[in-house]
Amino acid sequence: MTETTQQAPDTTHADPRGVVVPEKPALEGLEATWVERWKANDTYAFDRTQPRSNVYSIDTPPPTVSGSLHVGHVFSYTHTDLIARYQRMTGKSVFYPMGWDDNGLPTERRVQNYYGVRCDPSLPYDDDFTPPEKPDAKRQVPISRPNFVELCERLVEQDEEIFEALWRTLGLSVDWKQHYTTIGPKAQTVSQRAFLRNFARGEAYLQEAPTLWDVTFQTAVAQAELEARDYAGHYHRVAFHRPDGGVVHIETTRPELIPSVVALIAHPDDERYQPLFGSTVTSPVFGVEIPVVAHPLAEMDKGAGIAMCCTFGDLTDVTWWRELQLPVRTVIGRDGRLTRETPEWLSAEHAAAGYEDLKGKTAFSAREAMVAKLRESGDLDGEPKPTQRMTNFYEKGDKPLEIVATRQWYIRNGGRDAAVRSEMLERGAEITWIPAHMKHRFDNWVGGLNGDWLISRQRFFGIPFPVWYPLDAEGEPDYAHPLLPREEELPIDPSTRAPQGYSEDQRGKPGGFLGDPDVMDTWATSSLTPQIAGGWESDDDLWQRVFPLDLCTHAHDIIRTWLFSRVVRAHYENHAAPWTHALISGFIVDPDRKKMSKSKGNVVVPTEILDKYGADAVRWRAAIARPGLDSPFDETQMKVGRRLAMKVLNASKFVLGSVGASEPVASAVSDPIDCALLGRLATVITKATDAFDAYDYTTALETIEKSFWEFCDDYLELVKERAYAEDGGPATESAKATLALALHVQLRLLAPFLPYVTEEVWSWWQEGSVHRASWPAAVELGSAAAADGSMLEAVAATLAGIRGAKSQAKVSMRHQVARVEVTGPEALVQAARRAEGDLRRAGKVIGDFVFTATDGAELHVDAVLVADAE
RNA sequence: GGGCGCAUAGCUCAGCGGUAGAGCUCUGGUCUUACAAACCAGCGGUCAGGGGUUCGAAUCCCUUUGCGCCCACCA
Repeated sequence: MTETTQQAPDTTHADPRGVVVPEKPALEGLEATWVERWKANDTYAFDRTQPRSNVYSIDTPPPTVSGSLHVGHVFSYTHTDLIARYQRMTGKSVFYPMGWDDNGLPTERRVQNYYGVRCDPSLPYDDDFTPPEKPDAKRQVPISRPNFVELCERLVEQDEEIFEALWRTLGLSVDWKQHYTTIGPKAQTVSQRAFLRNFARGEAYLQEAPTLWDVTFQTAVAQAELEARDYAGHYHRVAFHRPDGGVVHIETTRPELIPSVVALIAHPDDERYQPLFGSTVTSPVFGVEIPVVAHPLAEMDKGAGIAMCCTFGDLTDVTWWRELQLPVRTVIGRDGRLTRETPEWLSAEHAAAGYEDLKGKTAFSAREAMVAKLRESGDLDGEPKPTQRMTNFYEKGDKPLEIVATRQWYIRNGGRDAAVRSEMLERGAEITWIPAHMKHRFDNWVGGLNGDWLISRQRFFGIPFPVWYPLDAEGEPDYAHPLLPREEELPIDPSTRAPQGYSEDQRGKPGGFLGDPDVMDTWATSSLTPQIAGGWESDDDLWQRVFPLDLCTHAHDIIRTWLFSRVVRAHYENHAAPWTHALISGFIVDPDRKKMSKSKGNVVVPTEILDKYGADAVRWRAAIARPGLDSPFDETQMKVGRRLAMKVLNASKFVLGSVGASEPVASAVSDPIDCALLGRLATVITKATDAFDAYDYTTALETIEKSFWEFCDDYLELVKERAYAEDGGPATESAKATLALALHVQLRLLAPFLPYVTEEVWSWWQEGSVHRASWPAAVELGSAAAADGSMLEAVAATLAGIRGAKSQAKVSMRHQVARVEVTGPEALVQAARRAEGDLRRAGKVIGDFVFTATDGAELHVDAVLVADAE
């Protein structure tokens, strides 16, 4: 991609008719050349004067710019582009924006590592802060939130340039003027506006409740961000003491939570524990009195059959706590450590002493300390038994999630409401899923929701909630009556702006106000990409022309996040599904069919394969991956795509050397085989068009490609002499017209897949961009479009027979043939006969060419070579 | 445990009711003046196993096995 192949005078021949064909066409440099020209000519500009009916609008996932793109992304974005280019050629004005997801935790993490800093919101802004020259991961410099946000913005800008360059090289026909970012002012306004409306309608609410909590990032996380992973632990069999001196054994993997036990729970039908229901036991080490109660969620055959309910060890604990109205005894804090102060229920002397050694310890160390204590008190029965179980992790975290009661913002998504849930399912059913079975993923996820969508995060680089809380006379916030801005004021940051009716000096004072300290999760913004890109509530003219969008494309892993969340937002805001079609890509897996991941070291870097094989080859490879199917990465396939691209250059050069700049004229086509070629091309056009209309780009490519190779291998060989004949008369004119027509059509058919070579060749003899040319129609081929293309098969079979004889005799294809006899069904033999002239020239047949109809089912070709005729 | 998908030539995949296909690999050959990073030709499969429906099944139904993905699973 470094050298360009501009048509230097010494390596090209300029046809007097205006055709400029390089002597030695090459793939290298095409990307650089055409990226620049497409940019300069605004080739992919969206025409916003077109009515909705003539617009094709696309929602693409804004990639996380602080992350890295892998080959799977490249393939999926290519799938979108194939459709975009096809639609553009059918005459649609294509709305194809690109966004960057630069908001949120991934950027914060990258900034921390890149600059060696961390955000400390308690620090004041330092206006001449410069980041350390050599970042030290172990000693990150604490900086203020505004300083931190500045660094985020700086780094994100660099990352976005790299991403844009990659997408341009890949040949995505994005209109870059429609670009947005998820942290930009447009996204802020849309996010805050939608949130305020959700709140006004009761769809968003603030609630204090047990929340899944990541102790590393110290933020709440949503159900959609969970990842269950194997996690090793030990079962500890622990004794609780009955008043009569007996013991009840429970089994737990988390003995460090014994200080937070609020009940022992067994199944109501469990005869072993029925006598205990209603009684109390005391906890080991601490001697806290604990009720024994019944609940149907307890499983008789799990562990000891009786469980300790802590606040909170898992989601079942939360259910028990809620349904049995148990008290909250929190010992794990937001930092994942046990509280440094002795909880009041452990204030008794004995209990407090027991807790002393656990104070401030991480869950892990507290567990060790607790086990030692249990051993000492004799309450540990036997040795801990190793076990392997699944535990929820934040997908970006590496410590198991804790459950902590916190105040968070939620949006109703059906997780707690059957009516809302069925509304969401109905929206999902309005969408055409490609492939259809991907709808199950959506239905499955919606059906399995266990709570509303938690959108607040206790982080820094994100869109703030446009909310303040009034402080009462004691300085306590009144969360039930938040103060809200007017929509015209958006975007606002409540940490720097005072609410209406207050002044900045009342911030944090009794009788004053408090800004909501949280930011929205990035999904709370990216769930609004149709609204952000489409000009919702800011550019109504645009919005009317693009919404609902026609297409969204992404891989199946984000159906539960991005896809579902956009359905939720569009349902509330626009009472519609956000798009009519969801085209779901599969994954690109490694050759062992394992998911590519950085930790496995099996990631293929997109820029490397683009450099090595060229964008057209990479796109070709992407296009043979059908929607929804995982596809193993295999470099040899990249070579096949490259070969096709090269073939387009060479075959085109050859064709144009014969036909020059003459415009294709269908009426000059007279020879039967020329008609047959065009007849076949007409069926290829129809088939490819039908396939594209059904979003089946792979079948479109297969059809077009097969026909193109046959065009090169058979048709070109057959007609080259006739086409190049100096005084061939109508036969030559027919061949030339056919070549020109076929090339003109095939370049356009291939253009969505191979935008670079097709554009390059187009530029040799046509005005404008092939990508703005019209998608081919059979009618362009004139009366020949109706011709029966099957004649070509008989002719090709005859040629193959002649070639086979030479191949078997191990002689050159130029070797002369003394006699050919073609036998078989009447129709096939006659078809071959009609191309006798071309077959003679292509096969170097100098003697008799005999055609005999027989009863045989297949065409049979007997060729006698000159040398062995004796 | 629930759901979804997949199983066809060594590999990657089409075909989805009418006598097994493509590309790659492999083998052999050819400098053929568009292309030797090319071209030509060839080898290669009882369509995972077992039942059933049908005149006929890779294709429809049932079932078994194996693989993959999503969800649930922290006592």
